Amino acid sequence: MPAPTSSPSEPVVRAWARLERAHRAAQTTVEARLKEAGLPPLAWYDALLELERAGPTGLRPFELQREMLFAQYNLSRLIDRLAAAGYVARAASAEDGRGQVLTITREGRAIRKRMWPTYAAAIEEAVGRHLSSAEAATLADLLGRLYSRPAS
Amino acid sequence: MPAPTSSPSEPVVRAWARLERAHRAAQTTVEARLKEAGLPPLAWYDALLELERAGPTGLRPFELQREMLFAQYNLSRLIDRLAAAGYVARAASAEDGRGQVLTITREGRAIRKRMWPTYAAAIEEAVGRHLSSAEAATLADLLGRLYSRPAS
DNA sequence: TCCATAAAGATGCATTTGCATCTAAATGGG
DNA sequence: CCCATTTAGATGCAAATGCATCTTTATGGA
Repeated sequence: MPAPTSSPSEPVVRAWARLERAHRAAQTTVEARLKEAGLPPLAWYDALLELERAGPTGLRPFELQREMLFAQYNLSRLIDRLAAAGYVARAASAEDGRGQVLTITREGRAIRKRMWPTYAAAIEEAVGRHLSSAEAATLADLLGRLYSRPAS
Repeated sequence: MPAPTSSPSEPVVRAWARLERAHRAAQTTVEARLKEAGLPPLAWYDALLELERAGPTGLRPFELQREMLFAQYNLSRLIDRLAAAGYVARAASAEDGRGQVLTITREGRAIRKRMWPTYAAAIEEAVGRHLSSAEAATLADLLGRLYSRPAS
């Protein structure tokens, strides 16, 4: 009988270790390029993009939270900052007296658009440069598996 | 002639977006499991593992920094905490008057070992469960490309 | 040898994150 | 209808991170 194999296989442990390192490296590059260009941080872009995609209906904070996998209290404060900057508008929800609806403002759309060239170049530098398109597609596929529900 | 294609290909952008999400999801799981078990955070494990691998020679802070891809000031303070907890010993470097040599203590080895079962289970939950060994190996390979020097 | 420059670490201060908890509104039995 | 429970979101306080800068020692010419 086989020895009680340690739960994660060796390739799994390696994948996790490299996920940490690769993410840190890429994130550092992207944040640095944005800052060099005098632009807001990455999280702002991500939030604004989700809100822009959501269209005029907007999103509830808890929906945005799920999209971004952000902690509730962190999202709450991220929205504070975005609203203070005038990039996001908060309105009371019509159907839920506890809640709000977030929409992106014209300025929000503008800044997101203005961030893109720098952000795009940083993505290319941090990721694209190292992989073919096919490899990137494979990587995206495998990473997507990590946060969608397990086959269960 | 082709339109001036935006620098990162669509699969590259997707890969980056998923790298963010997948990492956040996995990291959240791992940190939560460690905390539930009353164990130190992930970064402590990583640092202790590197120091343990380095053996009795130890590591210079800047070497550890490169291994972990940690910012200098963050590493400096991580070491403070590890030293305060008695898990790492700092000694003046013999060859470099500016520097130190870090070694893991007996207690450091013990806590790292004690963290492993919980950490391993969390890795399995966050990563292993979603992928076959072959897929994990492919993922590890692709991620590794992101932080080793580009083909140049 | 001297000096300008670079490298190793540390640190004060501002911002962000994490944690626990709180308020207010919704929901679902009984 | 009432009350216990859940859900949406905010917030005070502690810890960690980011930034700029500082000190000290090494290094490499002229």
